[in-house]
Amino acid sequence: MIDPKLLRQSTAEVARNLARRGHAFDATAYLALEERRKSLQVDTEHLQSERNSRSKAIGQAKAKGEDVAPLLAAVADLGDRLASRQADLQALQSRLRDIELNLPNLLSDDVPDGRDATANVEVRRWGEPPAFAFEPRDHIALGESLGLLDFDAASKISGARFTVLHGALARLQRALISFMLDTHTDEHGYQEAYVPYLVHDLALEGTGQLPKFAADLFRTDSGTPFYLIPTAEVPLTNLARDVIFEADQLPLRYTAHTPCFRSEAGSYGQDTRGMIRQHQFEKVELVQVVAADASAAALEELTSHAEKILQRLELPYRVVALCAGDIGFGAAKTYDLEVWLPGQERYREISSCSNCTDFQARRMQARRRNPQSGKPELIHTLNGSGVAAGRALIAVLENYQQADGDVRIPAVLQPYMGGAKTLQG
RNA sequence: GGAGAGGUGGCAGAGCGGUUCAAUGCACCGGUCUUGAAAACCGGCAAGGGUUUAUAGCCCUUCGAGGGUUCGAAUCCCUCCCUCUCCGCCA
Repeated sequence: MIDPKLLRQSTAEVARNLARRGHAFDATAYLALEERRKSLQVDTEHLQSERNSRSKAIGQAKAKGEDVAPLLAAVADLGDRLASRQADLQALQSRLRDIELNLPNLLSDDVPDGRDATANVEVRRWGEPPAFAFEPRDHIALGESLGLLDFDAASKISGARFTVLHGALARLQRALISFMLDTHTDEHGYQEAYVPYLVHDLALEGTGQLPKFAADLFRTDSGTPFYLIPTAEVPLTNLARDVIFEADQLPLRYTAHTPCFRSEAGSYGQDTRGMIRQHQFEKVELVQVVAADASAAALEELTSHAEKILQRLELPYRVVALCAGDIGFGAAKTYDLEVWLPGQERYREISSCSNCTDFQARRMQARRRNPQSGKPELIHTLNGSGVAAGRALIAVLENYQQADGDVRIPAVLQPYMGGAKTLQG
């Protein structure tokens, strides 16, 4: 959520920032509502104050044994007047909040202009796409010919956009996850967490998936509905909900492996083949909770932590700064990591690292105590995949394939694979 | 799933319709005293929102959540949530 004070005081500026994303914000309509809210709220609180003081006087008069009938008469219509004002105010406030909850975060000044992914800016590359002496195959052909990847079985059980992994390939995914978690906890200072995969709507509102993106989520139809997490960012970031941290408790760094569930509504026809875009996939997530003035540096650092995984796996990748039109709802600035996929002969997203500034913190009242003023102030939250395990699995298959159809196992994963050097072992 | 108990400020804990615009204690912060510390004493000590140049004042809201009764609700009524104990079931 954007600071409502900023929204009403610097409306034009905010609108200009949002316009960079292609988001049209009707500043005039908003300000009109806001003006009514102001007078209505001042009015309502006035009446509340009057009711309080009159009720108090009645109490005091009663204690002295005086006749309170005239006092009661004087206050007779106050309740009704107050109730109607309060109802109007509440309706207006919920309209304003609805608008505010549907506004994306303000973009950081250094986000490049552009309407879509084609305008994203490559920041750097690492590694060289491997040169094959044969025609490289994609992960589908590789996995199926090895007998380790089974889309038919998955569709029998659950339909499209699911995968069954067998044997060494299932283990390879587990190896990737363990390797990532170990690296982040042992070397990057993250604390591993195990978190719920089913969450309340409040948690999703806190990170920004709700109310706007309900269609992307799976919801249970149990009594009080749960949502399946679309990313571990949701439970991890919500660890800071309603907390006032002491300055020395920050930064907080959490990592977790979880499955992620996405309805992929609206992506029909995209990546329907293979395991690029699934309803269920595994991911290792990184989340940081930091003081406001530390978030810009933290984004660079968090991104480097995700990069480190690809470097250790010796997978060629590039870092891309997302442009204004391609950046996510809650992010002020985002770097995507794109890994080279020989089967597609292109770089594909494998990690997305974002600085959400105070956007999520405001929604979930995540604060720290300012050591100078002693006052609570909003913290900043960051998240990034470190990295998506399913896509890392694809990248390993395609980049490590050999002429005979076998797949070598990256050196850092071999200890997790019982020492095996190839997928066939 | 069954039965019971309970949810009050950082913690403990009182209050059960107006004298509590939440007592008291602990913790914490400042001060006095002291060579220093402790003790003792004095003072301070929630969050959100509104108004405002203001993190100054003033006002509103918040005693698990939501609704209701009332001039007035932490206190009465209804619904829900959560925690704990015992029983049952279960990885």
